[in-house]
Amino acid sequence: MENQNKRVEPTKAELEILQVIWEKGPSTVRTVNDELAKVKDANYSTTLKFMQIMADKGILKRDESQMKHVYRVAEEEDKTKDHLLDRFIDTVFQGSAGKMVMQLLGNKKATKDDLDSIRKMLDDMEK
Amino acid sequence: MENQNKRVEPTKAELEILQVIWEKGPSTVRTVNDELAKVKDANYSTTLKFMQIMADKGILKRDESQMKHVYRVAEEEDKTKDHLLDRFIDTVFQGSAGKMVMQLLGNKKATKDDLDSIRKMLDDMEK
DNA sequence: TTGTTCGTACGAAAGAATTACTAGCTTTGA
DNA sequence: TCAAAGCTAGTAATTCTTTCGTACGAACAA
Repeated sequence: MENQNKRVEPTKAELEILQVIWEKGPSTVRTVNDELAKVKDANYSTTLKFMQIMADKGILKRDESQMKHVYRVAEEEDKTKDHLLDRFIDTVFQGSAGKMVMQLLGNKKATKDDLDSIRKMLDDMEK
Repeated sequence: MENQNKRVEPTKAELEILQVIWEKGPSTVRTVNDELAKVKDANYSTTLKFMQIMADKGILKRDESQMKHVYRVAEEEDKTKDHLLDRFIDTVFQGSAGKMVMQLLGNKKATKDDLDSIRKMLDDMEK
């Protein structure tokens, strides 16, 4: 049953699944579960349940034409990440992206490569 | 009763409270609740409960010498934010701070001021 | 064809997080 | 001094999240 009248907000566990689908593209439960199993203790039934819930929430859409249902994201990866980033910046950095980056740069969290690409990105934007 | 043997990981509601204490410094429940009330529907009893839980978790410490207990953070603001940032980057951007900033810059989320201060920060770091 | 494997659906329960009521003690002001 | 107001603690209901067992149909191989 569709239940698309509430917030999107994927939970922690749902995010793990999204990660896989973002990387692999539309996938079956089996694929996602195998992938998760590489990283943590994953139970097929649990993964299935989550994906069903996510489909119900509208986070995922699924193709049921085959026996092995194929799930894909309902919203573009970038858009979802924007949302998440937004929320995060709101909750932790009072809505200031600048503050967040400060924090990031201020504490050796970013690698040299990160810094370089950030600078390049900034340069590109100036044009 | 202290219960400092688990994860820290403040929840969403706890984070709202942390925000207030970060900004105002050590505070009573009353202060925090009043502050929250400016932004959302806040119930004193609920706020109290959360702060008690946070003290129990070890996220906050409290001075009980007065009737109006004063709560303060148990860990430096920066350190906590580093943690949160870390987790967030892990969950959403596969651990790459660079990717996150890309996303940020790529989507008009950052203001002109943000960009300027980021660049300045980068410049400072080069030295 | 028939048993094994693989897939979905359903259901339930354990765990967290959120919310709020109430009791009972302390402070304060009339 | 006594009632009103403020504060903490304890309890509990509720909702959200996570986890997994079981049933049952479909595919497949011997």
